[in-house]
Amino acid sequence: MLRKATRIPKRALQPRKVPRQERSQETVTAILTAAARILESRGLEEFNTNAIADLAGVSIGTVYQYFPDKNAIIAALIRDWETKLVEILTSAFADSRGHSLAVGIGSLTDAMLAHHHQRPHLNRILEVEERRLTAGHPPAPQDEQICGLLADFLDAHHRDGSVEAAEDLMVIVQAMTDAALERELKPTAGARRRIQRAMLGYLAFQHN
Amino acid sequence: MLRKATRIPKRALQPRKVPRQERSQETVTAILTAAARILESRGLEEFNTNAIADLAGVSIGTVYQYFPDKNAIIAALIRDWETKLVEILTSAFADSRGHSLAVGIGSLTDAMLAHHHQRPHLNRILEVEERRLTAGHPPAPQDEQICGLLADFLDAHHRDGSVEAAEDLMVIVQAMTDAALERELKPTAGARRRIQRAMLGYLAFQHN
Amino acid sequence: MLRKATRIPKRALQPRKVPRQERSQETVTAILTAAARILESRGLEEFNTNAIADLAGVSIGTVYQYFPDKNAIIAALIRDWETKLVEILTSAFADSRGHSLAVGIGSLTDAMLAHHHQRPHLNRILEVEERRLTAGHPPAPQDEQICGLLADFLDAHHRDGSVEAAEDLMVIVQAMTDAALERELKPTAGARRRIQRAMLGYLAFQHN
Amino acid sequence: MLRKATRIPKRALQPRKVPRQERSQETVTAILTAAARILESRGLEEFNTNAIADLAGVSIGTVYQYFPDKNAIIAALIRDWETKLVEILTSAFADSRGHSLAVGIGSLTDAMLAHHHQRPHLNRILEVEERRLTAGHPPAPQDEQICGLLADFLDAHHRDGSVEAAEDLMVIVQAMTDAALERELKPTAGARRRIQRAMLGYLAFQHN
DNA sequence: CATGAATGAGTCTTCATTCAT
DNA sequence: TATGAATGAAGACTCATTCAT
Repeated sequence: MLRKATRIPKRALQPRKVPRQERSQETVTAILTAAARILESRGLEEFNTNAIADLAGVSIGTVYQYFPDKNAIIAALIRDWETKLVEILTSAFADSRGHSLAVGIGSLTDAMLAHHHQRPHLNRILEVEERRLTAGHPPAPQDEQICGLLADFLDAHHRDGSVEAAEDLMVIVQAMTDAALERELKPTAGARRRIQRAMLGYLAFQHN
Repeated sequence: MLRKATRIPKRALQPRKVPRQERSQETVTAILTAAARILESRGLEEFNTNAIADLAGVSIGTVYQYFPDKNAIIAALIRDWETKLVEILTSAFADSRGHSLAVGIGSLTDAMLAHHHQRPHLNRILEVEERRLTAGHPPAPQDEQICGLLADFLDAHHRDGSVEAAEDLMVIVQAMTDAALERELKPTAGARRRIQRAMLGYLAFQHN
Repeated sequence: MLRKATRIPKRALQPRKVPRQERSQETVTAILTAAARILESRGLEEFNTNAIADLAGVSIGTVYQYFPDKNAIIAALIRDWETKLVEILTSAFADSRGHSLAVGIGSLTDAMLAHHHQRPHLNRILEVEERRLTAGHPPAPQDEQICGLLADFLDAHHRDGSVEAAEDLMVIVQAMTDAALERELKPTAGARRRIQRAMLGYLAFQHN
Repeated sequence: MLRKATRIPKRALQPRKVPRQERSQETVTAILTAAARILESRGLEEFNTNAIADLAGVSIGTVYQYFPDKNAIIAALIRDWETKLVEILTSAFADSRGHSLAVGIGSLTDAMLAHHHQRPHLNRILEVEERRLTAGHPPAPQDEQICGLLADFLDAHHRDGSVEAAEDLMVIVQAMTDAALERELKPTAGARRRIQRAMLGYLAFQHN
C-alpha cells in the first residue's frame, strides 16, 4: 500500500457490477469477508487482489468482475463499516431520547468505543484508508449523517452552534477512541471517563 | 525481494551511517529535501527511491549508502518534523511561563496551528506514515517529550493527573488542528477558538 | 487458456453453426453489427467478446453459440465486406460493358473509392486484420473472384497476361485508395486522377 | 497484439533512457535483436516483454529501463528499419545520378525488393505495426525523407508534380513489393518487371 | 437455446535493492 | 565513496472461453 497511495482515485470507487443472481451475492460477500480478514491479520502491505481471491476461494477474475480495482474493495469495506456505525449511533441516540445530555454523550461514547473495539486492527486501517481515499473528495454521506445525528441531539438540549459542536465532538471522540485503542486493546472505564471529560468539558465550556 | 515491509519494519529505521564529513552531510540533506518535496508535491504514490535520488541529484546507490531502506527516509523526515515541533513547543511553553493556564494553552494552540499549516500536505502524509511505521512500536521519544512539556506546564498550574491530561490534550489538539486544516487551508480565528474550547473545557471539567 | 491464436488459426474461421431460425439470424446480425461498431468507434484495442455481447444485447454465451472464437467474428466481418465489394465491382464491370478500357477502369476506381470511404475506419482495420488472419493461408475466394472479374474485363479488351495485370491493378488500386484515404477523408477528384494515372499507365506501358 | 492495438499510443514511443555506458549500449542492442527475432519467428501474438527479456538474456526490469513499454520497442525496430531503408535508397539514387529515369527507377525497385526480402516476415509485421502506431500521427520523418529523395530524382529528370508523383510511386512500389513478397519468397525477375511496369507506366502516362 | 458467473493463464509494469565498476 | 546498470519478485488487471443453471 505504500506505493499506490494518496492522489485522487483514478477509477470510481463504486463496485463494477451489481450481483443479480444469488450465487454472485455470495461471491461478493466472500470477497469482502476475505478482504477484511486479510487487512486485519496481515495488514495493508499484504493486502492484494490475488490474496483476496485466494482466501475468498474465487478466481482473481471474479474479484475484478465485481470491483474495478483494489481501492474499490477497501471503499466497500469502509462503506459497510460506516453504515454499521450510523446504525449503532442512530439507536444510541434514540435510546437516550428524554435523558440528560450527559447520558446521551455517554451512550455515544460507549457506542463508539464498542464499535471501534470490534475488530480494532481492521478499523484502524480502514480509518487511515478512508482519509487516503477521500483526500480531496467531499465528505462521505455517512459522515455527514453521523454529524447530523449528533447535531440533532444537541439541538434537543437547546445548545447553540450545534453543527459546529457536533463536528468538533466527532473529531474528539474519534481521535480519543483511537488513542485509547492504541493504549489498551479492550474498552476500559478509564478511557470512557477521559472521553467523557473531553466531550462534556467542551460542551460546558463558557468563554469569558 | 526486499520490498515488503510487513507490519514491523525489519530494518532499523535509523540512518545507516552518520555522515561525518561535510559533503556527506550535504548529501543527506539533499536526499531528505528531495524526499520531502516529492512527498509534498507528488504524494506517497510517486514517492520512490529512484525518484528521490533523481531529484536529489545523486545516484540511487548513494541513497542506500545513507539510508538502509525507504522507510528509513520517511522516518528521518518524521524525526526532523517532530524535533522541530519539540523546539517550537518548548519555546511556546517557555514564553508562557508565569502566565495563566489559558494563555499557555493559547500558545500551544497557536504553535500547533502554525506548525501544521506549514507544508500542510507534507505534514498530513507524515502523520499517517508515522502511524504506519510506529504501529506496534513504543511511542517515539519526541512524542513523550512533547507530552512531558505539556505535563510540566500543567503541573506548574497545580493540576492533578497531568500526564493523563497531557496525553489527552495532545490527542485533541492534534486531531482538531488536522480537522481544521481539512476544512480551511489557512489557520483561522474560528479554528483557534474551537480548539481552545476543547482544551480549556477539558481542563475545567469537574466530575460530580 | 485459449487466447493465443498463434500464426495459423487453430479453429476454422467459419461460424460455428448456421442459424436457421429467424430469431437466430437476428442474433447473428446483432452480434456482427455490434462488432463492427466497436471496431469502428473504439478500435481493435477495445474489441473484445464481452464488449460485443454487451453492445449486441446478448450474453457472452450466445456469442460463442454462433462463433467459435473472436477471430471468427472478425473473419465474418471481413467476409461480409468482401462480398459487398464483389457485388459492387460486379455491377461496375457490368455497367461498363461495351465501353472503353478507360471508362471501365474509371468505374472500378470510383467503386473502390466509394466502397473504401464508406466506414473508412472500419475498412482500414479489417484490411489489416485480413492480412493477419490470412497470413500463410491461400487467398480468400472473394479476392480471387475480384481478380477474376477484372481479368475478364481486361480480356474483353484483348489484353494479354490479364491475370497478372489484374493482380497488379488490384494491388495498386487498393494501396492508392488507402493512401488517399489517409491523406484526405473524402474521395476527391485528385485522388481519382492519380489512381487512374497509375492504372492506365500500367496498362499502357510497353516494354521496349 | 490483438488486444493492445489501434488508438494513439499512450506513452511516448521514444526510448526511456539513453544508454551512456558501453555495457548498456550492448544491452539495448541485445533487447532489440531479441525483439526482432521473436517478431520474426513467433509473430506478434507471442511478442511480449517477458519473452524479449528472456531471449535477450536480461531481466524484465532492464527492458523497462530503456523502453517505456512494448510499443516503444516496436517503434525502435521500425525506426532502425526505416533508417536503413533511407540509407539504401540514398545510395541507390546516388548511384543512378547521370543515368536515365528508367535506370533510376530500376535501382529503386531493386533496392526495395532487396530490402524487403531481407527478413521478409519481420518486415511485413513492422509495416503493419507502423500503420498501427502512427495512426493519426504525422508521417515519420524518414518517410518524408524517402519521398524527398525520389522527388529530387524526378526533378532532375524534369518531371512536373514530382512530389505527388513521388508519393504515388512510393505507395505503388511499397504495395507491389509487399504483394510480391507474399507470392514468392525470393525476389524474382518477374516481380521486378511488374513493379517497373507500374512505375514507368505511371510516369509515362499522359492524360488526353 | 440463452444466460452470465466464474475461470485463470498470461501480460504488463513497477520499484526496492544489490553490486560490479 | 559514488555510480547507475541490472535484478526479479510481486502485483494489478484483462479477457477469451467454459459450463452449470
